[in-house]
Amino acid sequence: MSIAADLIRGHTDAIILAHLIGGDSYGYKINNAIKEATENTYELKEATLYTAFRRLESAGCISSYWGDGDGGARRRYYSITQHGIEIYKKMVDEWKHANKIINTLIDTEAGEVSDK
Amino acid sequence: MSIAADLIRGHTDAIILAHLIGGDSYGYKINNAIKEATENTYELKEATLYTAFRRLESAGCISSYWGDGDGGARRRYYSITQHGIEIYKKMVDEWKHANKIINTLIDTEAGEVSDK
DNA sequence: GTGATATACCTCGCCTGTCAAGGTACTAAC
DNA sequence: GTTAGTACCTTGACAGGCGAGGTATATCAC
Repeated sequence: MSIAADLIRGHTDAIILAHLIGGDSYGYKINNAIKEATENTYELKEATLYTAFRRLESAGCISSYWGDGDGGARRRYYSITQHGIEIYKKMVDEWKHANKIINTLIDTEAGEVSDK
Repeated sequence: MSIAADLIRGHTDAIILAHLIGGDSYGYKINNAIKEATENTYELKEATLYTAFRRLESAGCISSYWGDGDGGARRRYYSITQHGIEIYKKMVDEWKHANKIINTLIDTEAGEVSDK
């Protein structure tokens, strides 16, 4: 089943940056990589993806250049910038923190229910 | 530091339901409990909280009744319904799934960076 | 040649959750 | 009588996600 959009909301940027740290890539490919990595349980919608590229580029986290698609449409490649790498690291830290908080507020309390 | 809102976004309902499983409670108290549980690193904003109550009530996940606050303003108490409990369980499962996906897409890939 | 399919990009406009800002009302203490 | 704490609520704006729609190129089948 697909994952509720709001659960991933706010992580889109980090997911994209994570991919770009592994090397330059382009939208279509990143999207497919995500689908594969999650065994088709999650995919970024195109509109979401391209919106995120705009956002990240105007924030100076990534830069882009046109490449030619071999045997297909032209591709716009994206590179992560130094600034993007720093932002990415912060995002990972924030995610770890948020993760802990949510687990505290959801799982732990669910566990405490049993004695009630 | 406070946690970016969007990272928690979509979990508000689950957090509230988790609290109510432990027994009836009211907005102000739930909010304080969250602050304490997270050692002041996270708090639901009032507007967010009350919006969530409306949402959950109209979805049949909770029901409410007025109680009198001893030594303060009147309180509106909330109870989780049977339906709410089921929804809550689903939310926890979804959270576990989302958690795994995000870790796959963020952390794992970050680990792969080192050889690049 | 034309139609289908795959690759690849993009934009518009709506929806939904968050939240700053503002408000109400009661009680206790000074 | 005014300050502080408890407790609730609404409005309006904002931002991210995404459905729906569109563009362009290349390949293969008919």
